[in-house]
Amino acid sequence: MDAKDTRKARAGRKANDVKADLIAVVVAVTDGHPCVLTIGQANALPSDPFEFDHRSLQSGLRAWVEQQTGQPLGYIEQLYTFADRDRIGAENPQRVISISYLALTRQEYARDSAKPCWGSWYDYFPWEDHRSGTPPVVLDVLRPRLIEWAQGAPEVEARRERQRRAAVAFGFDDLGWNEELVLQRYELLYEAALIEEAARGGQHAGALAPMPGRSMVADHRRILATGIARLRSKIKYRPVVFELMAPVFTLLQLQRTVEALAGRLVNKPNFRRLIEQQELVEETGETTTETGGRPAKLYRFRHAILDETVIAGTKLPLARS
Amino acid sequence: MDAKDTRKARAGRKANDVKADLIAVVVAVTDGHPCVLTIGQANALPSDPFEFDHRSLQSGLRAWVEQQTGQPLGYIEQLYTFADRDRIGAENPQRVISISYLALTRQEYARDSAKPCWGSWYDYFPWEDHRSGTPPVVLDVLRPRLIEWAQGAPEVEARRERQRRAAVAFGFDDLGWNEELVLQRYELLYEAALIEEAARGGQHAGALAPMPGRSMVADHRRILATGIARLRSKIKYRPVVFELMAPVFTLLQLQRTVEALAGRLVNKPNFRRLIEQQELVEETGETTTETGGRPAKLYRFRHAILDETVIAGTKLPLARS
DNA sequence: CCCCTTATAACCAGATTGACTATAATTGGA
DNA sequence: TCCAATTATAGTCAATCTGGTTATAAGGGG
Repeated sequence: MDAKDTRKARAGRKANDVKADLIAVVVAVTDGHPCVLTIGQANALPSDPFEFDHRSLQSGLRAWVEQQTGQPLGYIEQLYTFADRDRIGAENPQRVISISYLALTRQEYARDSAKPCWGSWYDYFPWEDHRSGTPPVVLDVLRPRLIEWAQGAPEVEARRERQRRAAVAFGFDDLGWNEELVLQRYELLYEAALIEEAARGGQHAGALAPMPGRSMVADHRRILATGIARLRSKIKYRPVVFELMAPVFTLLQLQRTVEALAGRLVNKPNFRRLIEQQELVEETGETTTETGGRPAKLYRFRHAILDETVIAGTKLPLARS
Repeated sequence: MDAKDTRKARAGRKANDVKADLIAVVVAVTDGHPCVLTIGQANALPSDPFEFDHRSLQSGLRAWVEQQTGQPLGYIEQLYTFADRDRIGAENPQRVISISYLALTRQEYARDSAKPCWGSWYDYFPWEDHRSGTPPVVLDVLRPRLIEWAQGAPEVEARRERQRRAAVAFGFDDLGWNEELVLQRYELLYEAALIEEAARGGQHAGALAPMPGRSMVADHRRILATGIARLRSKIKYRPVVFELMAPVFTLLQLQRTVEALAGRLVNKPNFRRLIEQQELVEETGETTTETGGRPAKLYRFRHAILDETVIAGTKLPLARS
């Protein structure tokens, strides 16, 4: 396991070479719709083979997505690196590593209008939008099928286990909805074969009941789920929402964007208090009447805040001060 | 950018094949010392070329580290995938992708005692241990050198900017120490050429003053910094500390482990309250007198908690209930 | 038997949070 | 013009959480 040893060993076996792909989850929010950039028939995330001349992963992705969308990317973050391609047909003899990224931008139509398009991510995950209460698909479709799946386990213990997992993931039995469990929910549905992608292996090749949500190529929907989960978590402790906003905005517009991402409604007065006390925004002095009733103050993001207090803080009960 | 297109295109250019390495940050805590598993002259993290027959990255790493350390790994999490190897001499014509992982275990001597060894991570980052107050190296060595570095900027604006960055990262000017900024501090020191790794490029090849902290091969120290930062953040919202504890432990032992990781002291009564109200532990009924004074109750981790309330919760001010 | 050390319990004030109520300023229509 | 509807913004209040301190219990060693 010495560095020299491994280097020497590698030279002999070309078989261990791999392909590397970059896959991007590019997100924008337009009037209440959290949108994701897709290609093809809106069933694939944009991806690009990793080129040798990329100076780094991050910069390579940035340049490429900016060229694709004609829009500067505000924020990029690495999501996850996938290599277990068990779920895809193993027709490809060479191993592929997918390095996935989350990128935030504002929606703009791409130059090459032929290919890329924006679509609400709730088209792919209709069970994730709880802004108007629990969506019907959860109670009418998923719940009965998940109960059925749980009953299908051979042993009593396994049945209980499945039921508990479903209840936690979807908030059954008054456990409450947790909007961050996007990936857990997707994987649970996959395991229960309630997701179209799960049927591709050929095991469940028969004619099945229609499955909820628009499917995607390969494991792209899983990657999208990872991105949504990450973003829903991140907006709570980092001011990344502003990357999705226009330069000036009203507090309600900001709130609507957060709600679109979280898939839940938030309490208006408390949301305002939260934003103001964190000093994340400053008034522009202008107001807008385009919102309907009383004119709303316009705000802009205080970019200085990024330098000042880099991180929210602690949850450890530190000693002395 | 269609899936078929890229597949077709790839077939023609073998040049874009890459090597993939797995690199592991394996952590254990032994009586107050946060230890990391190293190889060589304790200057490299264990790494392994990614094999074709690994079923997945995670399982491959788990099997390999368990074989290396003779110890079951409790927890594994992907850290980051690095591909920008600018910092290393570009002698290698082929691109290498490093997929790094964080793994938690309890310390045990490896079977093959020749190679792997455990060392305190504060040997590599002496400025990160604030349990006995701000360490001397920060005030006596780093601060003057960082000020010097800041003054070395050509323009006034750049000087201010450097000073501010140093102050935020190290808590100068009463900004307060933030233990999570491990990576930012390392990269700042690297940029200021106060890190041995930064001098390897040959730019600063002259005889230099000794630099703080034990250095590592390639960018391994940067990866270790990433792992420490991730762990320091994670212990605050996920019960991962218990992966580092013996099956039964006293609350003070648990506290000392957290303190070792965070590099800071915590308030004892408040720490106890935090642990108890989260119902993370249960009493075994036993006590131990090995701790010195009054016998301490022994506790064990409630594994059931992992199923029950998967995630701490929200910071969004949600509406209604 | 006293002192020292560690463990455990109880307490209190200030800050934060969740939920609700009241008032202000527009637009659009009667 | 004036009223109703709509949206914005300010304020209140109790419950909870947090940081910190103090007091008491239970062992070991001189």
